[in-house]
Amino acid sequence: MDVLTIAEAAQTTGWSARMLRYIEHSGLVAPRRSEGGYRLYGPAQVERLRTLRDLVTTYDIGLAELAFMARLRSEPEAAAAVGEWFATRPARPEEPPVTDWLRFEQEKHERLLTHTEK
Amino acid sequence: MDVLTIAEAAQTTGWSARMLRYIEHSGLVAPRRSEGGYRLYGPAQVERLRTLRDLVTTYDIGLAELAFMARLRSEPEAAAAVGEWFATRPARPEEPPVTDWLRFEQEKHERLLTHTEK
DNA sequence: CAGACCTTGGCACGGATGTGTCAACTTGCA
DNA sequence: TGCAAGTTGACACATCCGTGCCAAGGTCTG
Repeated sequence: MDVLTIAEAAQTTGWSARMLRYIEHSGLVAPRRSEGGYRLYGPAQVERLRTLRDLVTTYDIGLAELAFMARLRSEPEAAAAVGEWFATRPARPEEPPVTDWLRFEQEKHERLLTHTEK
Repeated sequence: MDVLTIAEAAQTTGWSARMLRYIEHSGLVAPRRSEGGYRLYGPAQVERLRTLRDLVTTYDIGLAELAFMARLRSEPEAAAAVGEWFATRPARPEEPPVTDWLRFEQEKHERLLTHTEK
């Protein structure tokens, strides 16, 4: 029974069934379907829905923004263009040399890596 | 005379003055100000506005989405969380190998982030 | 100093987001 | 076979996004 129906998935993830459908609609988490068309959420999707909830609530990020990120992931060209735009800083003379574009959490990783082992 | 007033900047960038204010409001391109409070757009800002226009029109990206990207750039923690979410794949077997798009995250590192503390 | 231009603030408006709810119908299971 | 539970589709609504436009009042410059 690790295949949940929409109501069950809603229950354990904190979303409403309505939102689960909406989330699927926006392409963020899509469940499998039964023969008859019922949505079947597996453990992976459930986990994904939970983390999505955390992400959205703790950082106050909209589903639309995440959908946009997803889009960038599937459109490298657009992603590159965006990255370029941000990398090209306002041309302030004495600014540090454009730290290789969108690697946001880099510093964090470096810090982590200095004392963590995989 | 490479310091333009808002109407002039609007003229050469293709935006309307109204939108220039809006763009500033959303934190994407902010001009200097004169003593009296007039917006003064330098060549850098103008260029930025032009490329912004290209970006927005050719890829049909909203200013809000770009503002979101900007936010991620200034909030590494949120960026890391988002990156992690996307890096953690839906565990669907038949998905294409996520073309290492923007190197938002590296699969090797995400595991670390999952359970490490600052 | 006058008139052109700018500033902020607000009203308006169509379209998108995020959510709920109801209706009409189809599936799944005891 | 019946009824609980799922499905899609649509209506509703508050709030944002992207824009335009207008008003009341400062700023700039010939």
